Amino acid sequence: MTAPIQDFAVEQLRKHGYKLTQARWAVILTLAESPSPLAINDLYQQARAHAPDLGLVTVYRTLEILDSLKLVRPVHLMEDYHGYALATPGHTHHVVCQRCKSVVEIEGCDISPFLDRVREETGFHITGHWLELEGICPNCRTKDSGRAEPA
Amino acid sequence: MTAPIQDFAVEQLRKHGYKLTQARWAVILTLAESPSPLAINDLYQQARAHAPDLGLVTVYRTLEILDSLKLVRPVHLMEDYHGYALATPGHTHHVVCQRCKSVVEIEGCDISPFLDRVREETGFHITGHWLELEGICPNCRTKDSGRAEPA
DNA sequence: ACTCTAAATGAAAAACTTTTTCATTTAGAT
DNA sequence: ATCTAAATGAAAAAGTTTTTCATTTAGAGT
Ligand SMILES: [Mn+2]
Ligand SMILES: [Mn+2]
Ligand SMILES: [Zn+2]
Ligand SMILES: [Zn+2]
Repeated sequence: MTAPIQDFAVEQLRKHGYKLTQARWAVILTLAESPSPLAINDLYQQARAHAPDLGLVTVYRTLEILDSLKLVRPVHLMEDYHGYALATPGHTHHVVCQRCKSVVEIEGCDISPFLDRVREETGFHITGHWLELEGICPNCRTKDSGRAEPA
Repeated sequence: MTAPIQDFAVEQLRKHGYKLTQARWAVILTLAESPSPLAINDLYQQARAHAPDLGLVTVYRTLEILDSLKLVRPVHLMEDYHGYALATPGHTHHVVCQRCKSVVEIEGCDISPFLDRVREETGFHITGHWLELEGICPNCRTKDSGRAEPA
């Protein structure tokens, strides 16, 4: 069994000399518990369940730190949906369910044939990419059992 | 020789019953002329060269229409860079130069081996993706000849 | 070319989001 | 238990986006 993702985030936070405060724990836990990426305001609302007098500013500040440590990643989709999801460090991607917005992290990727083609056609030296996948999760697919709204 | 991209945008605009106004033309031309994706405010500033009393609201409204017609596409990169680039319709991607921010549109893509793997591992039915590439353009690569700032 | 009218515009205000400032609180080292 | 730098929340400021509305304009009809 793998350690829960929130433990890793907490460990990294400490390792970089940040204090583990109530507010930060509430934000991390909320992200870890969320099946789907959260927009800042939703994250704020939900995190207040864990830390009732949390301030919105602190959510911004915490996200900034988590982002700088690569513990969280912004998720953009074609629609206006735009949120943050906890992520393990290194190169990963996310698939988001169109219907229920649940998100799954994908480790690694191989799109080199495509990258090679781009390199040839454009002459660009490719240094990085950003890839988001959209689909229907198994749950939503089997029947109408998926939630219509992100949890 | 292929028709300039702004002509296509204008044609589509008309085809959908929108008027071709000075303001819209200024916005489209500015996007077409720009070597790099433009954030709303930059687009506004630059477009005023073509239509001096253009209002910022109109830029928002025009972008909304262009977006609904898929004539423009938002470009997100890992950095905070975030702008709009004119795009031909259909499935395309963009490579943006890290250094000078110039953008090139890529038609088509084949990342199916990766998509197959994701399908197997997650059980998601993949319906779409969003992919941005980042790199160094030939110009910036050859020497220090590239501009440091987006033009 | 002139007229007409629905569509589009820009200015201003309102609504919303993000950042800054600062007095108070807290984590965690000693 | 004490201490202190780091972190917090409230409030204000700055920035962004949307709404409203009186005026202008594109372009169809004549
Ligand atoms: Mn990848
Ligand atoms: Mn593609
Ligand atoms: Zn689902
Ligand atoms: Zn370049």
